[in-house]
Amino acid sequence: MPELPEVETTRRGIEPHVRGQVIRRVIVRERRLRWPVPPELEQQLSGARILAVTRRGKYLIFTTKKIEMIVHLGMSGHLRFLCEADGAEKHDHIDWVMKEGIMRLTDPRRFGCVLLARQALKHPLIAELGPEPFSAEFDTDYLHASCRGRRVAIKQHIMNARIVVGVGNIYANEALHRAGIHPLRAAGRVSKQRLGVLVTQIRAVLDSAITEGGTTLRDFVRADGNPGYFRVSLQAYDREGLACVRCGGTIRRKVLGQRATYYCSNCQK
DNA sequence: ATCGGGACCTGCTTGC
DNA sequence: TGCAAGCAGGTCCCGA
Repeated sequence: MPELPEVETTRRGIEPHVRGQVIRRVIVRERRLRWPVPPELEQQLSGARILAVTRRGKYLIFTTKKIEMIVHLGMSGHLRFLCEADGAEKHDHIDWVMKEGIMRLTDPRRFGCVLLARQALKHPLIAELGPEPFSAEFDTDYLHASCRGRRVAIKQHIMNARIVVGVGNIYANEALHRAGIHPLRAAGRVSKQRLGVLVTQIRAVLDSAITEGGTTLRDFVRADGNPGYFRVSLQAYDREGLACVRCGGTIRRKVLGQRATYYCSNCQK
């Protein structure tokens, strides 16, 4: 499932199909997502025109005149736009039926969510998020200040959405590897200069992943339903026991905060 | 205030 | 071959 590049790839795939379109009706087959799908979803969105599809962190926001819809894809969710109706399969939970086709949410694990809000950016899940990684606000000074005195591992720090949004497990591993920073190092014990490198590498790895259409792991499917063929070259993630491409050392795997953590014990300090 | 761990789910891979 | 355990891209919430 989606990290930020996959969510952005989804947004870009969906948006040209749905922007300006009127939702004729909404079909909810399964309301038990991470939070229950609001009972008023169908009524609130039927007849509404989608004015914009934007993204904040890993949340997609669909704006209509009266209300906004928030969609998070969780671990296993994806959104597709189908030009023709076909039979819904087991985990196809929601359809938004429009004149030119159907937008469909599929999510086997049901960790995703679909919510409504007057103003999505003021919704409690979104209002407290940290800056976007590509924003001017997320710079060396900001990251340095946020790390000050913190004993939490730097990897967990950059995966904390209150610090910066959009850095999931894969890209946290990759950015730290590229920056030569050990993932278990205390956030407060990384020099400002190296945090500057980390800012650069977080942006670089996310940017190249977006350019390449999202990382394809097991089941990422782009908005057009095709698998993302453009697997970004991962240098640390899922490479336990293999040689480090930077120094020839061996990539190790450890569990940190219940997440698989890959690093080179030789060149990541 | 910060943290670690559990919780929410299904499906695929691995190992006995 | 069959079955159970282990693992997966997220993140909220609770208790220490």
